[in-house]
Amino acid sequence: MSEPADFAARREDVGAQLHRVLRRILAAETALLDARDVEMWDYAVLAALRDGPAQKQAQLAAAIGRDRTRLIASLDRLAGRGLVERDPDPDDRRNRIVTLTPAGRELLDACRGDIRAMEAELLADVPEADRAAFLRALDRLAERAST
Amino acid sequence: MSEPADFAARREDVGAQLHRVLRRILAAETALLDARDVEMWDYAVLAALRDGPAQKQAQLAAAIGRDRTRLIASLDRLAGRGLVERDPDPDDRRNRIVTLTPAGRELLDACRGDIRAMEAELLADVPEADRAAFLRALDRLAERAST
DNA sequence: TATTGTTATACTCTATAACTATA
DNA sequence: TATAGTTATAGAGTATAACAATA
Repeated sequence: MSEPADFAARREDVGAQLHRVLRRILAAETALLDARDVEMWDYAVLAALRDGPAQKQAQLAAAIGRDRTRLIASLDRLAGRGLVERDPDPDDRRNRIVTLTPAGRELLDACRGDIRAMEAELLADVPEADRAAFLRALDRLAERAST
Repeated sequence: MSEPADFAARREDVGAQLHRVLRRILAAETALLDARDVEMWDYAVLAALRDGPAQKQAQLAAAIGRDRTRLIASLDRLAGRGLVERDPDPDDRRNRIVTLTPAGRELLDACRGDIRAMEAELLADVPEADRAAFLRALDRLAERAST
């Protein structure tokens, strides 16, 4: 059971715990990405483009929870390495459509593989009986947090 | 089941999801603390002192995962409001023992109540069958992340 | 010399607001 | 005028190194 009374009696805040866990994950992730010469936010951009091009940069920025002005440095780096392309939208030339290149997808998949392996190792600490429930709960919380 | 294969097929990285969830929690938490004129890190300091005084400031800083130099602004603020006390350790006068005052404990409990209520509301989105497992898993991950 | 608390400096990151080009 | 992308400026947050007191 997880009634309000039980929850209130927990030693630590959920926020504090999440903060600690996330910090560890980010540290491990940064190291992995560093080995492939990819910055954290650049990886986030690549990952956001995985399911298809972004019609606007502002849209892309919103998708990863960033300001559109801070997205630009990432796009400059990525475009400079041929990992993404920025093409003007013929229908409205103010917009630039951002697309993943084959090289970009290749690098993304490599990074993602590294990161998934690291996360799987981390989750191995969680008793197997709770693992699926944890991931389901996280899906729900993350979905709710994006709106 | 949550086998490696299933996990690798997840749409989003766990890190990205945690990042999104934590951002939402921190935003809500900041608003609650703001209403009581308490800064986030100051709250972390109060919470860390809940189970007893800290023998050294450096120790306290490590407990909340902060640099000892950045702890000082918090302690200055808190001591200025009479929420904590910094007393020189008689055995080693280099050290300063940090203690929660009654007023500090009162404010801490009030803030904590606000935050727990907010977190409980957030967790209400998670199907009840998964809630306890999620919290158990989080306990485990957080414990592992602190070492 | 080493350690604790503290202060000072430089650096990074972030937020805000301007600028351009299109519409 | 309004919007998308971009650039520039100022502010907050962070890391690093120095400093004084004590051991």
